[in-house]
Amino acid sequence: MTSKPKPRQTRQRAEILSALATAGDFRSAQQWHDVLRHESSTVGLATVYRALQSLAESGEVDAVVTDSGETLYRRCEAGDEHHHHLRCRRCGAAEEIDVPDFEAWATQLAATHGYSSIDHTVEITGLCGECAKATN
Amino acid sequence: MTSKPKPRQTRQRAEILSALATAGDFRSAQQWHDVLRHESSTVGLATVYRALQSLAESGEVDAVVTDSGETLYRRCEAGDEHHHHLRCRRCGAAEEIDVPDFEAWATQLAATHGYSSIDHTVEITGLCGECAKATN
DNA sequence: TTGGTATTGATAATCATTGTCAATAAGCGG
DNA sequence: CCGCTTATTGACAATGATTATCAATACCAA
Repeated sequence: MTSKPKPRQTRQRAEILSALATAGDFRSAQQWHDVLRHESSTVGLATVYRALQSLAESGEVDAVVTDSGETLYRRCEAGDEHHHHLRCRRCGAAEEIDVPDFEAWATQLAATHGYSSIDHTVEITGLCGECAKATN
Repeated sequence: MTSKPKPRQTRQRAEILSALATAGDFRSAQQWHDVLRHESSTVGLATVYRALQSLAESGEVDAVVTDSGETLYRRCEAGDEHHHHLRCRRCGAAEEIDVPDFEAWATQLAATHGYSSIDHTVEITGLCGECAKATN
């Protein structure tokens, strides 16, 4: 295996993890950086990007890419179990959802097409109750 | 309805549509622009971006956003029926697939969470036969 | 404590995409 | 067929998110 060494435990990483733990919604790296700054942290923007990126790789946080290409991060609630999201495209609220049998189905389907090493993305977006009203 | 006026029929749009019709795989706006240039077309890059964007909005072409935030376009094979893709993350090959009952399921699930105006993204990626070998 | 090495952070660099705006061309009315 | 109004075009600047640079700094194993 070519697993990465091991991240060092630094003040900034701790602060970032802490911020992630406090708010449970999806936010961009820049937004998390703002949050930290408001909490009088001095973490650099680049560091936030790097930390979120590495946390996402190791599966410690969820990452989704919006239609406009922005990457949003949020703490991962379900242990290390794979899951998906139902997200409000207006306010950003998100709920983790369960997609029964999707994994198995996807793997099998892919196999019939000769594909392997399957990965997938299932994102469901809509308007939450609040925003549906506001949009009227 | 606030439907857009109606796109004018221009030489550049025709050329772009033509290129789309020739190759059936997913390519970025820049790549399509290159294709056109090689065919001695003089279309501008911005024009390609605009055309693909508008075609995607009207559902005449498929658009997917990669993990790195790039938007890829390709001609839409299935009439105006909604569909999904199985894509090779290495060579970009893609096949349209069918996700039985997913639509209905998604809509219902969303409703139970108070969400409306549901939209969704289902992308399955893997390694196609060719690339699986090459990666060994 | 100390040295080797990750990590940090300010800033410059990338890169896809969008905005600008004068020049051009669709397509309608006559 | 002929203007005319207005969408479209294209060269280029501008944006905005993300990544690279690189010297200074902080982990942490010995």
